Amino acid sequence: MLDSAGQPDVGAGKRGRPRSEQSHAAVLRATSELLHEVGLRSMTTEEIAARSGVSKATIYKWWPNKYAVAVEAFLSEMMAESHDPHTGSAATDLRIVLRGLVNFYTESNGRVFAELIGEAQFDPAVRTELHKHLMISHRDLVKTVWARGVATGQFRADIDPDDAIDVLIGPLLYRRLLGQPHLDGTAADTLVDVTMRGLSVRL
Amino acid sequence: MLDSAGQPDVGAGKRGRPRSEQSHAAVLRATSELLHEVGLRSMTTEEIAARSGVSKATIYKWWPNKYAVAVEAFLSEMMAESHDPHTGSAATDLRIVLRGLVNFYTESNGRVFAELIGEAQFDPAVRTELHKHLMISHRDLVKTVWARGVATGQFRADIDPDDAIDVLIGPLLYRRLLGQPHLDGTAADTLVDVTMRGLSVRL
Amino acid sequence: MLDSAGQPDVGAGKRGRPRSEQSHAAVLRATSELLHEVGLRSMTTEEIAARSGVSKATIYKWWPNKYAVAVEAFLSEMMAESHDPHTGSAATDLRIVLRGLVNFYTESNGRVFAELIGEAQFDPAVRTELHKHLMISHRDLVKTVWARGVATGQFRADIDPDDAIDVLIGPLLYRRLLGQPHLDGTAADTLVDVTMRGLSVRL
Amino acid sequence: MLDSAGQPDVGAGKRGRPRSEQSHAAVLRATSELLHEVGLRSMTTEEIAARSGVSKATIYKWWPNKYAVAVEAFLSEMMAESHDPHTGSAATDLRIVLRGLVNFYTESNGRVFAELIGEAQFDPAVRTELHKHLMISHRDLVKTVWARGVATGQFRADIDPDDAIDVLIGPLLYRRLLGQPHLDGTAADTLVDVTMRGLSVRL
DNA sequence: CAATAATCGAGACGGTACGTCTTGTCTTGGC
DNA sequence: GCCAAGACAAGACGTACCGTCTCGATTATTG
Repeated sequence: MLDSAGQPDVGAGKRGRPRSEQSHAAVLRATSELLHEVGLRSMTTEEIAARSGVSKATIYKWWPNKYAVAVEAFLSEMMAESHDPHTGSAATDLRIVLRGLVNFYTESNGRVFAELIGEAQFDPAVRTELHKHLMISHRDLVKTVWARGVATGQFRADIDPDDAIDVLIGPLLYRRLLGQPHLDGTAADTLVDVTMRGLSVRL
Repeated sequence: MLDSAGQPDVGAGKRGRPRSEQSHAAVLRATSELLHEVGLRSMTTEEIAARSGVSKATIYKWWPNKYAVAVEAFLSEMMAESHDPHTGSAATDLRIVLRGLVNFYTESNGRVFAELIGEAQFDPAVRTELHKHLMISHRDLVKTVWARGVATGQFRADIDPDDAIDVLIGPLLYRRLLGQPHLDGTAADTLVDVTMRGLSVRL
Repeated sequence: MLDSAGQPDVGAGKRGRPRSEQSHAAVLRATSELLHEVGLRSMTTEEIAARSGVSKATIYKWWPNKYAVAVEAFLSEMMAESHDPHTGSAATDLRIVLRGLVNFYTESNGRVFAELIGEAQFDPAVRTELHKHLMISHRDLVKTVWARGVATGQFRADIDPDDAIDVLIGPLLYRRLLGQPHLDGTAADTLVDVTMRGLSVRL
Repeated sequence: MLDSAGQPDVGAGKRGRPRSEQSHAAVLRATSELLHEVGLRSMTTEEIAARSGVSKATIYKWWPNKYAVAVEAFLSEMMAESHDPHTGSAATDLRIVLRGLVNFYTESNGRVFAELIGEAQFDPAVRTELHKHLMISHRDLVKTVWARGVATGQFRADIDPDDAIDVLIGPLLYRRLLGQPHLDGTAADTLVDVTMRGLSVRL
């Protein structure tokens, strides 16, 4: 018989009670709320359990600690990605895309994001996950626009795209994480502009 | 932090037993060791007390928590600052100075530094102290060289020096805190070079 | 015994798959082993399930908790009962029978037995089961011999047999459960002897 | 005024904050209450902490687990001991003293006592403590009366006092721990009477 | 030199989160 | 319908660290 759900899988039956997707989702939702309400550090596993109605044991069964839960919760909440604007001018596209990133860093999400980066300095797993699932998608977006600019001759072709991205995103993140003058849209535009033009006097 | 230079024998002296400079120093020394051995997070106040021979109560009398101790210990240990090289070429100077920063970020100190930045995402006091005593001195060094380059016509005069510094330091720190391809001297040189020349094709 | 391992195709009786006698036996066997290896308290339901290959759900379907399983496992293992010796002298018979009990209390089984009595102080069901299936058979054995001694005029006829048994068994069990000088065969003989003769000086 | 320096103390000064007798007492009091309200097994360390206002950490600092606390709480509450009645007749004294024990086993305390004995079957420390502090004082009381009876010629001189005590107390405790017909004063009197007279027919 | 005051080392304490463990129930799919 | 596998809720366990709080012992200034 066929399963109406049309599972494309191997069908080699999994035995035992399947993992409750409901619990899984409830944990992520509760964690997301707590991340915004009290922050990464003050959020406790106990509270996640209480609010989600999922037992602590179950949480620890699927995640090694609250930081892993936080990363997954944060990422799963961010499926609304900014997309490539395609205005015709690669420079304009770049500015729009980077503005999008700045918004992301700055919003309510931004605090959580900063805290996760903070935690990543202590926990390699957080660092890896964050990089793999978040930074890479951010970078890929910039990379696409960058490639277009190179193709149209607007951006320099002799630069490693990864380096280009580092010099574009780096200053923005630096301001976000350590800057005393806080990051906003205008500041971001200025920084991007400076980076595009370069610091040296043109010969 | 208070100005501790004016400590002894000022006329209207304080009554009671004076603060033990010996204890103060012992705490900082022990903290420094622990920072390198086990890291900021795993280091406990209790262990600082045990190792320094100073009681916990005394530590809490002079610092609000272990992070404050860590910041002071870290800063007090870093008196060996890189200085302005003055080679004649501002571009070369800049490269040398930034290499010095990268070394700092990368060394044994670098891990502690990264952890402190991580902690700063949760604790505003750490952020403030770090900025005030560390970032500013780093930035000032770059700023001096930058000003010289502007004066000699090598660097653009129409850029806010703070912005210039952000775009120079930002990518380096970004690589250090989040980069999967780790930061080293060569990578730093490349990034600085890209930043100096700019991303746009010059007309 | 019936061959219950045979195919369940008899048709008569209940619908559905019948209870697996094999599982039943496996649970008791595994429990018995665990009782001796780790003791009543440290033995877990999970471990019984794992070792017997019977699922926890099945165990809980047939027994209310691990203590009930333990009682049944313990009792089912003890079919090798001491029997009435019938030497001719009731006094000798009594001594032999009580020695048998002491051996039982003292052997490897003895620890499990003591733990079950311990558990009985918390769980009335354990107490009841233990009493019904174990203590009564022990007492019955003594009672038979006692009756013979009364009939032959060796033992006092004016004593309630149950009281007689209490004063005979009580001291032995007391030593087993709480005595610092541990119970052994010689000690048992002495206690029985004292009880038989009485504590008062004979008039 | 007294010279504070002239303390006639033990000298070896205790350093640090002294143990809080108040906390100690509060823990024992709360534990006592809980023992009577919910029993040994259902009582939790957490609840002791909550009710006494003493933190769990402090409890675990001074006792290895809740059973140790329970033993101490139980014992400390029982300083009101039954005393030697000294009526003139050793037999009467014995009966009174044993009645006292039976009352103890039977009262509200009795359930806790039985549970502690139950627990002692699993935990050697409980067994030792119970024996050392409770059983011995019980036995000593009986032993005193016994010695008097021997001296006055009422009780047999050729019996080891410890054996005598075992055969007197054993049956009572046996009834308490396992007897289906529960222990009461009359039953106790009967058992003692039987033990005193002995089971054998006197020649 | 005595009184006053603030400091110090030691370590007990309340609070709170941690991550683990066990119990007994529930949910799959296979037989 | 029975069962093995195994996920799940509930909640106690004992540990760890934090920051506060006694103690009694020092060590200065001040009268």
